[in-house]
Amino acid sequence: MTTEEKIFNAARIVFQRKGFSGARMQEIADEAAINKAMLHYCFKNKELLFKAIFMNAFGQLAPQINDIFNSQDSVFDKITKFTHSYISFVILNPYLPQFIIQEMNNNPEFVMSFMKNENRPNPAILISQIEREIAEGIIKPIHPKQLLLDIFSMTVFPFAAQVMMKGMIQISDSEFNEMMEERKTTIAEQIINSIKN
Amino acid sequence: MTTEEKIFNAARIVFQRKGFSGARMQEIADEAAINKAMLHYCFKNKELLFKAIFMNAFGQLAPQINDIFNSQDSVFDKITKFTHSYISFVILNPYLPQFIIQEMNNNPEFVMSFMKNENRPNPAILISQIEREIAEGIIKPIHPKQLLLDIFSMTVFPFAAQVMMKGMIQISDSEFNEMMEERKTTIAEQIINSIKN
DNA sequence: GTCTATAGCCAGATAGAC
DNA sequence: GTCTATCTGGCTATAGAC
Repeated sequence: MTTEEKIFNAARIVFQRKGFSGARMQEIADEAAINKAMLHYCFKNKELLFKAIFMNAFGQLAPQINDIFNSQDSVFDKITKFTHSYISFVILNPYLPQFIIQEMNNNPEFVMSFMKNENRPNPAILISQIEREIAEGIIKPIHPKQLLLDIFSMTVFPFAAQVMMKGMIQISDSEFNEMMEERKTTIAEQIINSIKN
Repeated sequence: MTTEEKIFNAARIVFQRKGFSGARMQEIADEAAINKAMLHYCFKNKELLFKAIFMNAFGQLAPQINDIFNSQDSVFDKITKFTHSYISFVILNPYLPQFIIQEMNNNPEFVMSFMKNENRPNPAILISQIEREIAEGIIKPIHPKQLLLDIFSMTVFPFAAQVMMKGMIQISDSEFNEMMEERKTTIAEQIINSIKN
């Protein structure tokens, strides 16, 4: 593993746990078992290091989502594929959702400044498709954007709020993971059942 | 409005937008149109000011939730009441959910250190009740904790991730509020339909 | 490329006048 | 109680040896 990779991995861990303003360059250096000066040698400054981490995180998620949203599948198939592949992915990167949500809340201009359009999940095609399938009588007359909110809520929230929810419903890390495995299939069934004609 | 109240309101705005580590005492002072030294005169230091804000935020939400969870209502009624009253409340305090989730993620020990047990939402009674109603055949055989996750996901997520979701599905603040008004009733119906026998 | 040492700045906190 | 001015510590960033 190169030094740059060691720094990158360490930075991901620290940024995802503490956020941009809570992260300390020293903590990242310690995590990478490397000197603090190397961070600046490799990534110039904190903002650029953060940018690299954030874009990498977002760049892993967005294309997956767009691939599913823009495929030739039916809406029902898209819902099934989305919940399954999203949960499979974030179960391996559990801090990713909260990290992205948090930084977009805390510093929208900063984050937007380096978010490219092609890297943004774009549900426009899926929304038209939902309207079409409603017109065709396949789907009940619901608001497409509410449906999108439902899908994201059910899949993303448990990860985004996992510390709070683990505390509230009293579950361990392994129980949490089991529950998420179960959700891979149940969420889609539930949502599809509630909208199919 | 007393000076202390002015500080408190300003601090709430800044902390909820930037989080503990992103917030600056100077920014809070500016927001309160007051001198920075007054913050320390009134609240001693940043941590104590934050603690006051966080406990107030949490203290407004938790009792409401517990009242509903521990009432004599049926599970279906509790779901209806919860979604309605939660959304009504956070629509007026839209940064609250993300604030609480974020700080619990970034600094669990710090937050836990001043969270009292009585102020924590406790779904234990509701969980037993769900199990009972499943045994009685009122509710389908589902996992009670999954049901709780569903309820919280559907109600809380749109607020917690509102900056991201507003950007993604392209809606304005007022459209967002309209959608949340709609969700007050639709979420409960949807969830109840998916679990009733 | 990797380190030590340090510069420079910024934010939290305080002293002290009024 | 409210302000101005200032101290102090910590954090980002750099200079410079090896």
